[in-house]
Amino acid sequence: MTDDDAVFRALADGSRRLLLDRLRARDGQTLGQLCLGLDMSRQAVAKHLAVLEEANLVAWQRQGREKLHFINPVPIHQIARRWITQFDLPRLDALAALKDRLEGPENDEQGKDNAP
Amino acid sequence: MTDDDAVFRALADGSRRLLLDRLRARDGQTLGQLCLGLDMSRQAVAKHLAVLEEANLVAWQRQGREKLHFINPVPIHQIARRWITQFDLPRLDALAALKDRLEGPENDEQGKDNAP
DNA sequence: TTAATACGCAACCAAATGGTTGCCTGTCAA
DNA sequence: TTGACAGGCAACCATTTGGTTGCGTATTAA
Repeated sequence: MTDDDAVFRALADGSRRLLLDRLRARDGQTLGQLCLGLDMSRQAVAKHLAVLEEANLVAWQRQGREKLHFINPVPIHQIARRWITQFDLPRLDALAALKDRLEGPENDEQGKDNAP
Repeated sequence: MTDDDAVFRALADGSRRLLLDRLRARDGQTLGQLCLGLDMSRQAVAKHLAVLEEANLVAWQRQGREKLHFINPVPIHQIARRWITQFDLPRLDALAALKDRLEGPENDEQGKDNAP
């Protein structure tokens, strides 16, 4: 329905997030390359890529008989922005601290649960 | 599998995102209240809430015969942070600009598609 | 030209998902 | 105490999802 919906759905699957990770590590890979360590059939990977394409998270380009896949960070960017602004507006300044930490030496953790 | 997985899955459904929106608008609502305008059976909403609870996105508290639901922003926070840092590290400074815009008057849009 | 490579298409399958209905339990108020 | 109200549980159903296999097509290399 929403345009985000496709993105959320695409991100809902671990295999697809893994594919995004791999593309982030090295952009412009072919289907075959993306299949390599994955314990999944080529067609399964192709289907996942189709979902990612439909969500506009991955774009591709023909090169001869190869299909090179490229990651598109914009939708994630938008969603992250939206959900940060909608959910965490009061804590947005925490991101400044995050930025500081990232530019600094090490990352530390912070609290997790607060179930009543 | 991952701890994020439950969160991503939970966020994948529009109805559940809507429930989170409603809780964000007013925290501590009962099942019945959350059902009100939703064109879904009470049990369907209860199931969605169960998914959100399992992802630790919603916590609840008994009060007599009522069950008050509370939103927990931490998991989204964590995911947003992770995905921003993993995907957008080079653009992290854009968040500073975002913060400026949010503290300023109006929000403008930016580019969408870039399929080849 | 032939064969190997890289991918697409379609059918099929099991399991998960989102939803329903029916009925049961606990709590509050008359 | 007796309803009415808020919610829980379980069975059931249709569709979607994630995956497979089999076969077909285009491109490259021998």
